Amino acid sequence: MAKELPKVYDPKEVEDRIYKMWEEGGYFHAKIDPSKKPFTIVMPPPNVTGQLHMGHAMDATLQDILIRFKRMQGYSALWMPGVDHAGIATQIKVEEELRKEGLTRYDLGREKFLQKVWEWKEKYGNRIVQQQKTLGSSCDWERSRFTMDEGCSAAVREVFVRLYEKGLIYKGSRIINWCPDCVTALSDAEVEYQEKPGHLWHIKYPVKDSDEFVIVATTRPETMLGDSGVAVNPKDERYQHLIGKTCILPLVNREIPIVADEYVELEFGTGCVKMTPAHDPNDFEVGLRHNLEVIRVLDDKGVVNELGGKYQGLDRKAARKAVLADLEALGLLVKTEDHVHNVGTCYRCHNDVEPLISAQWFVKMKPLAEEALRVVADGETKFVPERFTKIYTNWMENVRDWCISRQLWWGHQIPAWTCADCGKITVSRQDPTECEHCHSKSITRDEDVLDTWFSSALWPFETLGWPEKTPELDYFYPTDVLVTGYDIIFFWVARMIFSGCEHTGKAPFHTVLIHGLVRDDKGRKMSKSLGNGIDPLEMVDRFGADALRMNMVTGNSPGNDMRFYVERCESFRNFANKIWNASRFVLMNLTIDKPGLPDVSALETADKWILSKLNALIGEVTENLEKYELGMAVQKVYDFIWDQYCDWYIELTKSRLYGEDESSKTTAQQVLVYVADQFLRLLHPFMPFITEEIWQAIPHEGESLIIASWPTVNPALSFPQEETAMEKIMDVIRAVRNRRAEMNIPFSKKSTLYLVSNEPELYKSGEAFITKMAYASELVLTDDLPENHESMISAITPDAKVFMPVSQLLDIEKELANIQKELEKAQKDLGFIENKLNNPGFMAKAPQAVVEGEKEKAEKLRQLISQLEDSKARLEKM
RNA sequence: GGGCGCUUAGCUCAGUUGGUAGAGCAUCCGCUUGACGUGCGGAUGGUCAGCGGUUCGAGUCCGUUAGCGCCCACCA
Repeated sequence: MAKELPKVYDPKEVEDRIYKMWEEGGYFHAKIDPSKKPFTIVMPPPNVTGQLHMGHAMDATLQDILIRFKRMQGYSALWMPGVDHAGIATQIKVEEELRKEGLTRYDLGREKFLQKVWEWKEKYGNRIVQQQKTLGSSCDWERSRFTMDEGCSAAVREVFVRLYEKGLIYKGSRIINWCPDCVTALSDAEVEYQEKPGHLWHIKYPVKDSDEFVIVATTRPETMLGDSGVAVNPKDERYQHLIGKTCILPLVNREIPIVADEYVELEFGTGCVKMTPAHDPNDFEVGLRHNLEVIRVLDDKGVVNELGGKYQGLDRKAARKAVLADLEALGLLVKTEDHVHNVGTCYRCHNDVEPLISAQWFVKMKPLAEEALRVVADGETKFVPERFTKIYTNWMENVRDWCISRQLWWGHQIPAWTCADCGKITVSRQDPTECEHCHSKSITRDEDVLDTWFSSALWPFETLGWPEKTPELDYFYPTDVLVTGYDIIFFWVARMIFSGCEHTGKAPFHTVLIHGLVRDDKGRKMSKSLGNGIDPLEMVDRFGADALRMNMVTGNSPGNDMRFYVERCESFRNFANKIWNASRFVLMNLTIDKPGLPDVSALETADKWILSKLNALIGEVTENLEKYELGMAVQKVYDFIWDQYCDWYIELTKSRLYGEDESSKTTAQQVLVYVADQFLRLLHPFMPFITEEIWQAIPHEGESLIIASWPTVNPALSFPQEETAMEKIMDVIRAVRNRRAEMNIPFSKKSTLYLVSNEPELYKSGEAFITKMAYASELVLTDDLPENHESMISAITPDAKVFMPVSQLLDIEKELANIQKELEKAQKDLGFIENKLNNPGFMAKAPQAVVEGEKEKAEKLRQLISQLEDSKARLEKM
């Protein structure tokens, strides 16, 4: 049944076909099956408008590996996919589209605008799903969800109402982070701080009824329009006499009090701080303590409002210039210092965030944080790598109330109605028709929508049907592993944990697997503005999805950033091609059509060796995967396939496959197929496409590799003795090859090999291999040195000496130098070990096995040295 | 100010219970070896950032210093 496969593996030809086959087979769909254990991963939902980038590729690869592994292990493995409505991002995108037509969202009005966004969502929402499929992601697409679908919306509403009723959601006027460009409030997590060079301006405020001044220092002079006080430290001797007096706010001519507050640092600046309670969180706190007026002078777009007097209408930058110019003209600007400070910027648009007072909705975090901290402290939820536990804990312990309202249109509108008559708020699961307090009909719904992360926080259970008690929720929840980058631990992971605890009474997953960021080859973050992003789809196109996946999971350690090298994709493409050709070889020489091993008695040394190696591999890879050491797991499979199976086992079978012994031939074929079948299974989670394609081509049982069972260690196929024997034979082959390579002897020059050892029967069993792979014209096994061995080239292993009579090709000086080098190395090594053995401490305290091992090593080295010395002496005579 | 990570071969990085260091790429030598030149066989290359400690023994554990990077807090 020899099959003809092309010489080069072509992923393009294979991947779409295989993916379709999986989809049509329904293998991605996880059924509720009481006879199986569930294993669940919820996918971090990408933005509806998003394009697949390397971060997604990383996420998807890790999750797919775990899901495929568990599916093969017999779990009902659910990978729950979906997309996120991504409030700001999506709204901005649609607004940009509108702008091309010269329109704003206000021109359309809320209803029409939302209609537009939904159209946009229908148009582009599926794009990223298609892109994910090219990576081979085995998601249960039938269950795919959208954060604004009916179910999720119901869950969001339920959660909002519950938290409100428990007093954990409230509306209040607080200093929040406001982005004047996105025109919305942001949560603390959405602010990114950047060190920026700025200035510290020193401004004179005249003290009322006095010739004195106080000098305040500020980095944001325009906010002085909203100043309602000046604060000094109560212990500051310089200003004791001014406490309780008032000063005249320049430009505005408002009388503002001078108050004493511990908040002010004595050493920084002048020791006097202008107080702008409406535009600074600290000033707001101080203001509360001293009853300072709250005067908000910037509007939602960052433009000075009517309280800013003559500066009204200027945006914040222009206002700063104007204020400084006027102060200068009045001689009130006494000093301008360079000053580097941290400026909060919007994570979306990267413009400076303006802290300002605003009425917003908040989630009271302290009570929710308690359980979220406990489940992690008690190990019910573990972070991998472990170090992220501390980051999470630290954040959760210091968490402040979460500002959840956004002044957007695209999102879950807050289910709160304010009464025009009594002014009270009605929050309800059903849209109310009247105020629940005074029954007035004049109620209006809050315009704001919820932070996108408010719905994402419910993702692990809302996607399974919560708040309904669905069978899915019962079976698949809590989920198992959550995979994501460290950059969204606060945004998402933390919020899912407290939400899961609060609403379902259970932590939403037992493991959080954190990965790092994918950077470019210079270590820079991939970004649109830098134009240094590498498109995963292009990599799939050029090298195949399997190669890209391998790149994602190797070459870095968990939780650390990785640099993306295109060359690495290339090397994994080569690996794919290597496996392809190995299987091509197997298929070309195949006369059997059923899988299965022969009786153990039929197995030869080489067979037992590879089977034994395979057994060890299965154990290690499984263990690595259970511990989320994906990179290590796949490295071992890679090495096994390339170094053991291809470089050795295939070569070892050739003489049998081309030989006359039919039984040996069949055995070799059976083992070749068996081992291939097993390593294809081990590799499948990592390189799903090529493994499936090959598996379908070789004799196999079952309909698809994706649902084939995961290999398990089989003690009956462990052969330590044959493993050792084979290694000894391989040592001889390597030694001869090394020696020949050192002397540049071409393969075509064959020679008689005299092999001297005290286990001639062992080497006899490997005669065919040694002859072929060590380029022998003839192999002579002896237990005594051959005649004229002095004139031969020697290759030495710990257990054997090989002599080759090719003196005519020998460069004696080069050979002597080689031997001298080896001798020195051996002597150095021996010295090291002898030191150990002469060390009474070592002899007394090291475990017996280690001591024995060292003694053996020393003995081997002594033998090697004496052999080398012999060779040296011989050569010197020549 | 607090915390974390990194520093290992020319480059990028592995190295999980402490037992004289590995991979990929690059470099050099050789090879039309009946699967594969996207290949085969070899080779070169490392005082594992510095210092101190624990230990019979440290890349691996502890302390400390330096450089780089990140996160959190934020003195206007």
